[in-house]
Amino acid sequence: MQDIHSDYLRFTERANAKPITLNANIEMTKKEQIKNASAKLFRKKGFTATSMQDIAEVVGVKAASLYNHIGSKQEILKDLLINIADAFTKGMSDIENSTLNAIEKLEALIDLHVDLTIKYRDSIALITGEWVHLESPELDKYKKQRNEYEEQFLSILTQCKTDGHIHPKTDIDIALYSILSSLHWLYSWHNKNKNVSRIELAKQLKVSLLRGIVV
Amino acid sequence: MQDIHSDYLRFTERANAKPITLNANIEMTKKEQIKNASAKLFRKKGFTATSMQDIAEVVGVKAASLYNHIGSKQEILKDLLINIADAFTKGMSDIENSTLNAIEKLEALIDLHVDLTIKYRDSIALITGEWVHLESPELDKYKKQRNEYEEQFLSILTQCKTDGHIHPKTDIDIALYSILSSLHWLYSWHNKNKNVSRIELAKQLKVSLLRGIVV
DNA sequence: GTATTGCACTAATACTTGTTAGTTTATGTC
DNA sequence: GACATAAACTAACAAGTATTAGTGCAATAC
Repeated sequence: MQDIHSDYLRFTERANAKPITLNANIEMTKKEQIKNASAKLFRKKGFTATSMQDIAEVVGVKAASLYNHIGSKQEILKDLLINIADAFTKGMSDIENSTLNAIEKLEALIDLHVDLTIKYRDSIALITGEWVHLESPELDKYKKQRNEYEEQFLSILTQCKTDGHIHPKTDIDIALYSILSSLHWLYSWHNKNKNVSRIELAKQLKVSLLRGIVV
Repeated sequence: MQDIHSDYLRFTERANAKPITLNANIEMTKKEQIKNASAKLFRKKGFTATSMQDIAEVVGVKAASLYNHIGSKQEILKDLLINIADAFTKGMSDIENSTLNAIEKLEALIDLHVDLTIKYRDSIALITGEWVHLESPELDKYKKQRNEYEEQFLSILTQCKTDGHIHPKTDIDIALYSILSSLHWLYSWHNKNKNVSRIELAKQLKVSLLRGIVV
């Protein structure tokens, strides 16, 4: 379990031009390589347990050389987390401003989580635990953003209830966190056994999380 | 969010007799105090980011003095994790050996998670992330125990399906991890806003996770 | 061809880490 | 009161931490 480390970013060539071309489709600057490697390591060992040497080793460079590309270890974490936090905020905003009805918005949120989980394979893992290692102004910003996201999620859930699409006896708060937990943890199991397609995964989750599995 | 640290184990008296009596009901040996403080800190900052000094400070002692009671930092983590892993294994075994039908077993599992989450407030948080810092023989033992637990959970789910209580189109694996994610993350939100009773919480979860919230 | 830049290197920094050794202090037992 | 024991303390350890400074090389720009 969780012993995933495809090392598509491990190579030894000297970085001459700024963007290295691995093949026609994959271009990565050293900074991107560092962030990628860090995400993978932070996910596997945690932020604190990951040393700059660990990161450097994966990138194929000495630890001190990393500082030619990044400001600090903390900055890497910050960049990674802000990136996905913004992706979620943007996705939520698009859904809110759409013309979908409340239930459709709920389903769109599930799609959003599935898409971002696949897109940000590694760094998305950080939102479940490693964000606590953010330092001051960013930590507060992150927490604020996260709270807003949850409130907007709750608001859509509430709308569903007032529309009569959710059973009146349902505790909306419990439902919210129950759903969010599943969605946050998606990354840890979404390709564990078999490989389900993005579409099928989202479809199944809509059933499990919304319609219920018991007949 | 998650800024929970009621410090009911912070005090300054000298430990004279082995079990310190705080009041009529709460007795704790120094070792238990250390494990309690550690669980709280590991939960808040993570295993690696928590120093022996941090723990010592909460217990009210110098870091070196901790070693009069425990063998190592790693041993603390090991003790905490084995403790809850065993509790889950025991609970699962009781349920499997019961005469309940498959759906009732599923509901009993939800009760189990709710009960253990409340009972082991802090150390239960470790099962979502900090277990990766276990070292060799225990790490393998822990992973094995966890896998077995998930397989048994899956087996009950499968029984529900063959009994015709779960819609045939439902992907059992996705349902399993979706449910397990919610249950594992319970600790992080179960008393976030309002204080719901154990009974009501379990009841609501059974609806959210099994029957579905959307009508 | 010279200047400039990008980037990796070595070496050193100032700390912090978990843990051990050795000593002192206080209590409970006979 | 003497003794054993439990458990605190101080001091020191070896190793590892993120980060900075300074150096050298190789490609690019002019």
